[in-house]
Amino acid sequence: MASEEPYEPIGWAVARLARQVELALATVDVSSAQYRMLVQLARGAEASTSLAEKLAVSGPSVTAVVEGLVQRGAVERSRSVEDRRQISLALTETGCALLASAEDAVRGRLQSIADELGSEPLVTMAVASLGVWGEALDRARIRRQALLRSN
Amino acid sequence: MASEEPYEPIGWAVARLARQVELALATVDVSSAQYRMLVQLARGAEASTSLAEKLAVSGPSVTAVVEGLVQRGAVERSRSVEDRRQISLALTETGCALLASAEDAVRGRLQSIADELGSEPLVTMAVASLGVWGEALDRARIRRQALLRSN
DNA sequence: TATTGTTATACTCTATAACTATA
DNA sequence: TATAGTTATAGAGTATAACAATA
Repeated sequence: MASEEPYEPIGWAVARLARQVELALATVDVSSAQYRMLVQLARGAEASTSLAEKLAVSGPSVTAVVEGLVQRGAVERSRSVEDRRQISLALTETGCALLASAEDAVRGRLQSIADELGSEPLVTMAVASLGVWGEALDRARIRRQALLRSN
Repeated sequence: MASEEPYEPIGWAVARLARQVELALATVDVSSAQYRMLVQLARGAEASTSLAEKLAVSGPSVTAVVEGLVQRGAVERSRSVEDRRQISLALTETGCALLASAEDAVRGRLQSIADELGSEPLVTMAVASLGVWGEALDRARIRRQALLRSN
């Protein structure tokens, strides 16, 4: 499929796709880091440490990204009553709406790129493959987490 | 495929994959932006404006990223003789070696994530789909460029 | 005048190290 | 002591606006 290409690195498509996602998100004034945080929080409220592990970033990074979202009214902080060190982070209604518009922007951009493939089955396969990669990422994270705990 | 998932945004996998690529690249001290630049330059020397268009970033971003690579000896600048405003940017041997090690790191990480899928045909499909997306990105960029020129 | 590339400047994301509060 | 989260600080990528050199 890529036999006539001079160079076909496996990460090339990922790196460029990520840039396109970044550009799409910029149209609704959301960064990639904010987008990842919004999606994760949409799956349920969580504490900072847990988010850092799931998003594969440092604790201070979580603080910085969350702070921006809190100031926009997209995320709410609330101290846990059992363990007063923990702070639960949750999406607000504003945050849900922001995520929805971000998702629209990303979906539109990725779909229009995929549509360039012309062949409808190929387009469907390409879009579906992202779901497959998502599944692989979930499993890889779970395995990583298990390894950490066994050490 | 994702029917039991509470939320399955299309850009979610791209955003997380990009973070994994970023982490893989960090092991060889290369940033995502540097990686994109190295791959593009591996396909042939180019001028700054052309790179900015192909990588979908601003002119000053190209300058900044190239500057880091020049200081590492990975890229060489040379003024064009015909049009003395233009500066040709080319990969050095050091740059080729750096790209090769970056590519190894990314390939290893993505392969180990894909391997979590278990089923060999599924793994092969997932990896191949990245090539398909690469093709779609190429076509989308060409169309975008054509639109700009017709305006 | 238009184009090529850089400089000036500012903002965000990222990390590590050090700190506070709580357990 | 150990853990959760933040603050302090620094480095990189990104952008826009303004500039220099060349066409």
